[in-house]
Amino acid sequence: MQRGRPIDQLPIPEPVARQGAAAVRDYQDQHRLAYQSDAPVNWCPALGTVLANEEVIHGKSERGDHPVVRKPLRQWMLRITAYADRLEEDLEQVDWPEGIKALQRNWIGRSTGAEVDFLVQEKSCEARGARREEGGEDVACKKAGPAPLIAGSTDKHREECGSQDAKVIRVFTTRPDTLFGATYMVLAPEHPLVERLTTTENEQAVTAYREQAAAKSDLDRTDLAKEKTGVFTGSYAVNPVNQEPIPIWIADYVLISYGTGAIMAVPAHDERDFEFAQQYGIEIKPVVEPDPNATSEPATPGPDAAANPCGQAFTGEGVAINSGPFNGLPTAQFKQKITQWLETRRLGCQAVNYKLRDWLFSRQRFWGEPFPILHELDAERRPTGRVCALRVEDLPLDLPHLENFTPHGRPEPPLDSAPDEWLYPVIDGVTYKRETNTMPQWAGSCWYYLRFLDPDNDQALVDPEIERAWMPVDLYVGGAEHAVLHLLYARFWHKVLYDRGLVSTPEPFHKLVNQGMILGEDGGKMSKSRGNVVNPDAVVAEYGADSLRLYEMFMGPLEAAKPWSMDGLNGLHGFLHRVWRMIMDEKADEPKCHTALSDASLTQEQARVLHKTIKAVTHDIASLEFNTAIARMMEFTNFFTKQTSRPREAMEKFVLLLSPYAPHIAEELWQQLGHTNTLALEPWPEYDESLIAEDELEIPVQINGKLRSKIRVPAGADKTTLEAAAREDARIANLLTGKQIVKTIVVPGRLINFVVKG
RNA sequence: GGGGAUGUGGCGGAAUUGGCAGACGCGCUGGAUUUAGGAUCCAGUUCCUUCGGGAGUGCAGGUUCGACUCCUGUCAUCCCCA
Repeated sequence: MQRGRPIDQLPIPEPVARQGAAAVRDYQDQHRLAYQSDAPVNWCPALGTVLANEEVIHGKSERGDHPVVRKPLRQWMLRITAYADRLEEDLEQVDWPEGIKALQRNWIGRSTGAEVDFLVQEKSCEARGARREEGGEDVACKKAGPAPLIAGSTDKHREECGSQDAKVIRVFTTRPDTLFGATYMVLAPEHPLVERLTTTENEQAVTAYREQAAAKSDLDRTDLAKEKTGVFTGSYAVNPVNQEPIPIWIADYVLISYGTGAIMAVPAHDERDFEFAQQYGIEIKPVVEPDPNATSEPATPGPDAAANPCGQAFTGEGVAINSGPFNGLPTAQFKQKITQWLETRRLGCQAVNYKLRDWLFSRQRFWGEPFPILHELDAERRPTGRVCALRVEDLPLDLPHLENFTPHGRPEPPLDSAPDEWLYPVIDGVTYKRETNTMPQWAGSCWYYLRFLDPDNDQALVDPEIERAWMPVDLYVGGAEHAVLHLLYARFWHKVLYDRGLVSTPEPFHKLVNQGMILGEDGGKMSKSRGNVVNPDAVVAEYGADSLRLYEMFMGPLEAAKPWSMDGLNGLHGFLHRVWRMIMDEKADEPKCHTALSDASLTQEQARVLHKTIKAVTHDIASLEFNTAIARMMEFTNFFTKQTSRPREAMEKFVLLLSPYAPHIAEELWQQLGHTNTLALEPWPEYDESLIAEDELEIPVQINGKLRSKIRVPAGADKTTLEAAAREDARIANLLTGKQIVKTIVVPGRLINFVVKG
């Protein structure tokens, strides 16, 4: 299937086409990658903007930790959910830390199960049905509308079942096998059907509860809240499998933003439902018992869970009971069977649900890319509802000059006060108003890595040839805090560009490494409130950029969180001084090389040290083990500082090794060594393995695994030679006398171990 | 509650992936040099010790000639997600 195509190339299904142009436009709108929505959004008054789900942590803004409230506002959304499956599947193609992959999978939150329609008992929905008008329906419609560009059974089911009406409550469940145990239903307080389902005598309680719920954050409403609350609407639904009437409640532990905003509650097999049912005295009917034949679950012996209703919910898989004709079926089979059963009766279907929501893409800030979008106005300057994109020849669209663009805490974007000549362009005699929302900070980071390849290109995003040559990004070093923000957004955009043939790879970043956080000297996160912040500018001013850079790489493994230490920094600063003194004569008045520098060729030992260092640093830089690479260079410096003759060849190669770690001092030393060109253009030093080999080795000798002596042997000594040499060692010979040698382990080049008895 | 990560000297950390635990750096101790040292150089620095040795990589077991490394259990800390 072709994906990511322009909207006018979207195939229109025959039934939609038959309904006329308006229906076609609706259908297209439901499939657009970018669309407007009036759903409640995360409004942050302190930041004066709305935020994406990913930017809200525990009900506070990710930036600045300000309160966030739910508020209905017209906003632009990007349909990232259309890419949910591919964003999950393609994680297999990239070399990323498992933790980050897990975070993304988790955030996408794919779960498979079934959608089931519960009919509302007739007299229930007549209760207030007449009072109900069409308003508010659009939210549900958009949510329930078919996901674009993905053809799934869900869509088919939805088309067959038609849009939601007052007689049907649709739920999503991952456990359709527990349908017989559904003893009540719960709608999210915001669910559009609530008003129609509430009977007159319950109206007051429901209204009060809805107001109360609106004030709570999602976090307060879910698992952290130990006490479950809810109110009965007065209406009943019919359980499709056994025709039993079940009460319909509203409760804030059900979120409108997940699934269909309604659940069937199975208290015997879901912890939250169980708690709720206990609280309100609702029937708890077990329909699954642990498989008695299952050997894999010795930890939970059946009786307590199987015989509940008063113990706790049994959430595991098992065998069906109390489920009519399905009794005895194992959970997995039951799920399949019941889903088929529902499908043939048009009561439900297999469905996939995601935790991932579409990406709220507009912000009410000045500093953000403006949307290249125009809203058509009529003669009275009222919006006609027609929205179109800026013509390609009118791009790029720049921000206008504004005297005052600071956030004012109201939802009107600052661009609303832009000068008329910017705000109301006239094109072909028609007046438009520009979109005044701006893009979020993430927009730029979704494609900068592509633009950086070809930044001066004024004809295209990036030259295709250049793109093919460089992409994907081989190594991306960044913080884990971007796991479900930048790294998910950028992958999404990249896939859209890939689908349109604008980039050549489905994934943008091949290898990802998360550098660890530098903690304060007290071992805690650096923060102003803790007063443990180290300002790199001050460090650079006092110690220089080389020292800072070198120290950060020396502190420990790249991925690990490490506490800052001023003493440690000072140590690396000292190392750079020692490097300088190894090569330069510090006592001289004019900069001049150390008198120990010579044009002599390297001694065997010097050559061994040099080539060992080249080998180690080369290896460690490739595996990003900078700390050990620096340790090896320190050993080199310690060795050569003691040499009265320091061949220039060794010094020059060393400076090249040092240059990626301390580029400034390395460049300076390179010139002091007599070069006029930058060392950046020099080839990386190569090592000669044959020069590294020692000709004599020190081998540990153990008795019963304990180190007792060491012997010096020629490098290539074989087992027999080694064992003989070990036995000859005075100490070992002494310890072996009178003992029976049970076994002798000789690892050439490594060790000798005598296992003795007596 | 679920997921992930990490536990090694006074401190940051190293250990060729099962083979001399503590590389390298900091700090500390002693010495040299110096008018001076928060500079430089040299030596020492895991702990205990009756100076023979003994113990030791969060804790308890296990596998192995041999375990920081592998296995089982357990504790602790940190980070995500609920």
